[in-house]
Amino acid sequence: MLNPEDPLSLKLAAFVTLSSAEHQALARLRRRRRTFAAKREIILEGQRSLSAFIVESGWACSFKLLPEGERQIVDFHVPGDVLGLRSILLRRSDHSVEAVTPVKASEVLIPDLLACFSQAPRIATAVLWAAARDEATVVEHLVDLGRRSAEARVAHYLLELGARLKLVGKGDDTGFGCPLKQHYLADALGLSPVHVNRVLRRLREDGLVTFQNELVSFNDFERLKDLAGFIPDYLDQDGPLL
Amino acid sequence: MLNPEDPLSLKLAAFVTLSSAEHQALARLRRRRRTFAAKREIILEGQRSLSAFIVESGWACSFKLLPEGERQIVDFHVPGDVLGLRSILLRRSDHSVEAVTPVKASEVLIPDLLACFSQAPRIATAVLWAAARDEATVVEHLVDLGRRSAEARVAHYLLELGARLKLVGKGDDTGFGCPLKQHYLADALGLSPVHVNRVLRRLREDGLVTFQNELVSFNDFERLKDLAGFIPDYLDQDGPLL
DNA sequence: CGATCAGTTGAGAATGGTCAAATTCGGTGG
DNA sequence: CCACCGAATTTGACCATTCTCAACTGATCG
Repeated sequence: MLNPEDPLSLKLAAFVTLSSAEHQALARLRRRRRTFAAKREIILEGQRSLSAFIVESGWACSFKLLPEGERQIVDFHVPGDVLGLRSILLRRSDHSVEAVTPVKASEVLIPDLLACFSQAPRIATAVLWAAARDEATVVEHLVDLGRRSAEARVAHYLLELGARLKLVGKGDDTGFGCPLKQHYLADALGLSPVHVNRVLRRLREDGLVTFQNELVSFNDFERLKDLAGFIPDYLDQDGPLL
Repeated sequence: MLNPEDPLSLKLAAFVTLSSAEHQALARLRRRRRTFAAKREIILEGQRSLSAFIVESGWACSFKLLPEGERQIVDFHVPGDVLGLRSILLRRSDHSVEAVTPVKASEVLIPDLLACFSQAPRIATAVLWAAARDEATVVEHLVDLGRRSAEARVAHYLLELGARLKLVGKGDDTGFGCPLKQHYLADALGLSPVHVNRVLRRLREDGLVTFQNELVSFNDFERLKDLAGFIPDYLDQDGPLL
């Protein structure tokens, strides 16, 4: 039942063991496929939101723009992530989302999503659980920006991306595929692209991690975790809860 | 039915018009009163969470500690806020919460909370709405840390606190009561206490805002908003939705 | 073979941090 | 009432991290 063509089921399986009826309910949400070219907007800040999106393939990022044009990336989104949940309740999106790479996503009309949740409450719970974990990663990101030096910040962020991807089978302790350019990292970490470049060079020269050719390689996982103060409790998950 | 003794109902009233049965359901959640002295921990990071808390009076803050002892405050919590919702799903709290001033709070056992939600689904929706708004403020806070200068950061944060308190009737465009010490602001804004002090002095000398005697006074609201790039869309709420 | 975009490197400037020393202020005990 | 204590705030001097600007390299793609 589980296959990499259905990354959302794959992710939720960490939380609930889905019945075949539940698998079918999820499958019904995935009928309206859309594709977005790299750099295309998927959700616009301020937009009245009528649908959510399930990322099927590719990476996206959510961000806010400041009046003077700087941007702050709030999070990156990978296959299995659900976009636009918060704006269902707030009625309009408080941030924008754009495709980093070409993205395939399922567009889910809000009424269809709510119908799915009421027919299959365990799916609702599992999706809320995923949203809670996403929120925990945003909080950790906040700590990155507020209290970590540029080096620890970069190191911590790469470790966290790695840990998140590991959970969906797209990476391990040696590294992960990563389509991000340095300027995306800069916008996520509140640093200038130039400084990100210098920090990456230092981390590379110290034999800790390399960020090259769309590939992040952890060369000394332990020392890197140490430098970053990485304690991934907030991502831990001991297996299905329901 | 609405009275300042029940700040949660007051807040949720912005989202739903509560029936008297719903008021009673909420009242049943508020029977187990607890008090916390200033600086006492209310929730401990890593703690297996068995209950949530509704803040009845006083201010609290949620934060994370780094290995070297620095701390990053994630958010301040005022009467009407619900603490510990996320850890219901994650099973253990990913952050600590401590009382800033003496706090009175209602402890709500998770099963009681879930029972309330299933008996009164509109309350569940309204609480989720409040949680979504809290999350939006954390995101805005992330932007503060990532992309705003110290001055804009302090200005923006004070404006945001003011806007949040205005929504629950505890402030207006001229200012608000604020029990925070400068070092709390520093831990929230990722700045050193010394620098917070200097920035507050500059803002005061420029006639923009004063932060003294537990009182924040906006002396030039328009110019302050301009300096901060403050656009409070994410907090706007046009009246009851349900 | 330009053109463009990502990545690199250097030099100098700026923002914000650290350390240390007052000063103020609200209690508290005498 | 007054002296004293500790916590919070304020200020100065100096330092470090990170930014900005600018130039240059290298790859990719029509």
